[in-house]
Amino acid sequence: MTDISTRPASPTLDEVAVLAGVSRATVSRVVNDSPRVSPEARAAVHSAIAELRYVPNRMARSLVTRRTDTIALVLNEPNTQVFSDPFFASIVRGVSATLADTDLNLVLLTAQDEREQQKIGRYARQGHVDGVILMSVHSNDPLPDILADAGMPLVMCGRPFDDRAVAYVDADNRGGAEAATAHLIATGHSRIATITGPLDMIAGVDRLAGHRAALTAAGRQVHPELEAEGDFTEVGGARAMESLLARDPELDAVFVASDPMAVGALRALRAAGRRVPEDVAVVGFDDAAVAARCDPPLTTIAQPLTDMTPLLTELLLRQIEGVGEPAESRVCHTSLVRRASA
Amino acid sequence: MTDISTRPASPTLDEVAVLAGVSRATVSRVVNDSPRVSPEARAAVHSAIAELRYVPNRMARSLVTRRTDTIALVLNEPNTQVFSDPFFASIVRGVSATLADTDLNLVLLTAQDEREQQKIGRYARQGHVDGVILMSVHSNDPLPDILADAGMPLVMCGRPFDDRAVAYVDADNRGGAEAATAHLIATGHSRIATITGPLDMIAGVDRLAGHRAALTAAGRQVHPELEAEGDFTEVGGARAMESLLARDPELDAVFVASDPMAVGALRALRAAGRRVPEDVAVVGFDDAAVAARCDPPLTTIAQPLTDMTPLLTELLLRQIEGVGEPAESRVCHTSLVRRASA
DNA sequence: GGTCTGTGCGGGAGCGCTCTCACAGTGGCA
DNA sequence: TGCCACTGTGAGAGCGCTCCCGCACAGACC
Repeated sequence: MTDISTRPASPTLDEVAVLAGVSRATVSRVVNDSPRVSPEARAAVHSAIAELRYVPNRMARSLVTRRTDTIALVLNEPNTQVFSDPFFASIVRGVSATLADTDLNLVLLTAQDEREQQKIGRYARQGHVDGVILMSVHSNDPLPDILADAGMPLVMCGRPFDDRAVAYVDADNRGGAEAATAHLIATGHSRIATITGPLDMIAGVDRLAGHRAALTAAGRQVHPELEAEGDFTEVGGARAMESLLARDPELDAVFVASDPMAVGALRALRAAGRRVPEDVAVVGFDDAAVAARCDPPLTTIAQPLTDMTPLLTELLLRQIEGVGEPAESRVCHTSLVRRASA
Repeated sequence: MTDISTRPASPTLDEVAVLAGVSRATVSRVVNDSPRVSPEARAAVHSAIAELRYVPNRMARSLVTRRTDTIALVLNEPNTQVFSDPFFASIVRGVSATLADTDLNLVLLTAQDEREQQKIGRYARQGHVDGVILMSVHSNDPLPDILADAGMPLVMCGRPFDDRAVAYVDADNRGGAEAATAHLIATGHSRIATITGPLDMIAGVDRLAGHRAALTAAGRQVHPELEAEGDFTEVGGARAMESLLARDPELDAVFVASDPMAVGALRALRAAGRRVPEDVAVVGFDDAAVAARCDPPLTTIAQPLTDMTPLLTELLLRQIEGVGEPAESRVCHTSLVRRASA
């Protein structure tokens, strides 16, 4: 079979070496910035590279170095709505910016279902990436196990469900939620509801726990009918708010476990004729950009994303470099941002 | 230097071959589903693979096959807001679903600025991917040229600015916009404004052209003061609407070049005390999920995303397989979806 | 019995790179 | 002058895989 390919065969190290009149080893040294090369040889190699438009073949290099200089950020999310959550965009942007100055590449991988998670697991195990940052993990996801079993460097954004020894970076969800509800209590509200995140996600669970802890600490009762589960989307938040209102029309405050859901809740409250904050006070969680510009501006819990994203990459790189060191984790402080809604 | 790595060395083809009592070649045949293997040998290899938990090293394979079985979807977008546009989520989800049944992997690459585009260009040229789908191209982006020059199989989502020979899939933006404004004319509106997309993007340019064409076809004048440039975001849409209202308080209709912007425009109109559609009729573009649930439900132009995403991958795969064939392109029809806003 | 086709399998080269090692050349120092 | 470091360089092995080629053997056919 003759090769009728019209795609230009890319030049190899050898061709560069021949053109520059040096050995392959020297070209390799120049490409990898080794100091032990004479200025003349370096110049000759550089001009040969330019002339041939040489680009190193990463597959060949990776085969010997066992490194791809690529890390994966996995968005593990069946719900398309959530995919456009500003929280994700911020993390992606932050990690990407952190890596911009390095020669590391970032690839995003998305999984809608378990099958796609398996596929991503295979992709990682086949050696395409040096490490993985895992976002939006649900309780039954197989991916953390697949990756951990394969010995793949891994950092989770959000702590794992069980107390496994995996590195993670998380916001203090429990503390933040506690502060939110404590604020609602301190400002004199008596019937405080909550719209939780999905309870198969640790952020959902922890924020609910914080809310309950604040109630308990203040000597209040925890009322199950004042808790509605949302899904971190605006639509889900609106739906949960309607359901809470139906169950207890007298409620006078609500802690909503994410800003997109809070926007939905605000909409539902307006539709139900409630004024915010006069009739019902609302506190969100995230301090997303939307929080400042919704009506009324949303009191919310700020997640320290500017701390979290560099940490995420730092912990991962440390694992990739210092193989065998124990995985480290970090929890970042949250803070209450007071605006008009509560 | 002794290797103190604790990461388990992954087993190789050779080890599988030894354990199964066959040659490397036979293991390779089994792994690649070649029919010329006896059932006994196949079974032996399979059990050896299972026992060793063997995963083929893709770098080694790619080195010889010149294939990575990975394609990249590049989101080329400086504006983080736009990153959470539902349109992107739909494309990503669609392409991902199309590839789910194949053994092709999909990676998402994002570029916020030109430097990151260069980095992506390098990533692609180094041989990490077999082909690229490029989204959200702005007029000065260097990436299309970098990729095309490197002979990388490429399909653009949205036609290119110049009439270069690059494959693309696009919606009929001009026709859709024309239909939108024609609808506004037909329903008796006289002062029809438009909020355009970014005019450094072809979708922005084409939709504006369609709007103007509809006005001209109806014998109307094109008024520059009734055109405001948005950025495809909700915030940008609201801002553009305010500016239009300030310039011409009497306007009675507006064609908004994307649904997120239309949501912003709706908000601005409400804030300005205008009723929709009684005072001002609004038509959007996209038929995003949000269009059906905003208040009032949005009349909009549907993009045939379910046609477009399979086409995107199909055209790319055809380029990857049939090297040297001329690049093919497609334009998909749009349709008016009538709801309450116009 | 001899030749031929077909099937299953293994040997071995080679994909493009890195990296160890050896070697020639230079200069410093006793 | 002799010895030792040190520096720049090249030869060559080898990373894990695929794939071409050739061999052994089985069965079909003259």
